[in-house]
Amino acid sequence: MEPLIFHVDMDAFYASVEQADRPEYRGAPVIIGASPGGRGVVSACSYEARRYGVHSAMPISEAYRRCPQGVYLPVRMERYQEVSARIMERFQAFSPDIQQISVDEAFLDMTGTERLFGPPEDTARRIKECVYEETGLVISIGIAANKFLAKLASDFDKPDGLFRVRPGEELQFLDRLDLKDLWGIGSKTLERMHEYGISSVPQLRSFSRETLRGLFGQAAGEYMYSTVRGIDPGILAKETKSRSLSGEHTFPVDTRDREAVHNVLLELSHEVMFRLMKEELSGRTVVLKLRYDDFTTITVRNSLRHPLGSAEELYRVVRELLQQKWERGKAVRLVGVGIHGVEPRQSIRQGELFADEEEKKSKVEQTVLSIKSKGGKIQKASLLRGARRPDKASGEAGEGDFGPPSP
DNA sequence: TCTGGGGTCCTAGGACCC
DNA sequence: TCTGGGGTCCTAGGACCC
Repeated sequence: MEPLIFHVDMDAFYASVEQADRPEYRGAPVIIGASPGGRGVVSACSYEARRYGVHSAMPISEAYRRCPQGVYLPVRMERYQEVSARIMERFQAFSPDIQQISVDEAFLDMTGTERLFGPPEDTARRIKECVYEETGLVISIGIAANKFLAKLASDFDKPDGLFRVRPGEELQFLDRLDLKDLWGIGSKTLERMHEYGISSVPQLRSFSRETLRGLFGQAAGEYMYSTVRGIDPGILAKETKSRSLSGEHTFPVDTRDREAVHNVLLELSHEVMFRLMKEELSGRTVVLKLRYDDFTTITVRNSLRHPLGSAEELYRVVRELLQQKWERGKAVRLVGVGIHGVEPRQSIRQGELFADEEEKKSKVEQTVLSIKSKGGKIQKASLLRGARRPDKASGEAGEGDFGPPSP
């Protein structure tokens, strides 16, 4: 049986949810992301905002310059997840095999549904109507024989798109795309391709597998060789299990204050460890990330003999790593704490898990976690004591929209 | 223009072992 | 003096995606 895959992609998802929730924002250039006075970027924006040249990942300051009359809103991830879950539930009426790949995207394996539902295009139209009725949101659907092509197809006709790559028309379709449209080819690779004089899909296709591997590396070369021939490289096929967890913080003003860095690291250590415990995971590789004022970014890591037992332990290791890298007088822009090599807790034999001390701390923290998740407020005494967080003084973004940026 | 935060996967070199 | 090959683990950095 011919495989039949739908890729469903919500258009300008965050902005559309805000516009659906707040009718007064409909038709307005809505820009979701950091506060316009701050150092963040645009997470998402409405099509109205795109007309001003605003796009996601753009520094928020630049967005404000281009579109000062825009409606600037903070990210409400929980709300988007809620809406997303409702949409995903609706998909279940159409396919038993749904693979959600992000908050606003999913693959539906529709293989063998034609006898039940009729032509794929009609089914796609019904899915679009169904989502619109449920949420008032507009989506795009791409149809093809594999995931890679279906994803490109949904992008091809956005917004409110419906596009099918018919069997036999794969290469024709690919040849209409720009190299930058191919999933997995980013700005750096594009730059290198131009250096080699490659500027179109057919040109890229003319290179042998060996040449591509030589030019771009084994994996990337192989990937390009496949995709450009309409063969799914399989990158989206496997369900990925979580392998790392991290948290990071950008200071509103670069800091040389080691105490301030320690305080953020303490907070991040707890945050990351809580998430790890909540998902009943553990890991043994601790990574500290530092970004300096000139944007150079370094990481240092330490793989422990045992899986991490507590946030205290994590913080201790992170501090040791900072000790290794700390340079007096060098201003720090961002710090991050990560845990890699993450595995389910049950797969770790309890007996050899922790030294007694760590086990005790772990239990205390588990208790704190359970209170926290019931809505209680507990803070580490050390956090309250050493409350030297100059950056937090200006206040975190709360509910509602941001005011105008301070001059 | 002045660049978030959360991830995944790949590469390359070194250490160590058989 | 010239010097293997494979495997695994670790580290640091980089590209890319949403």
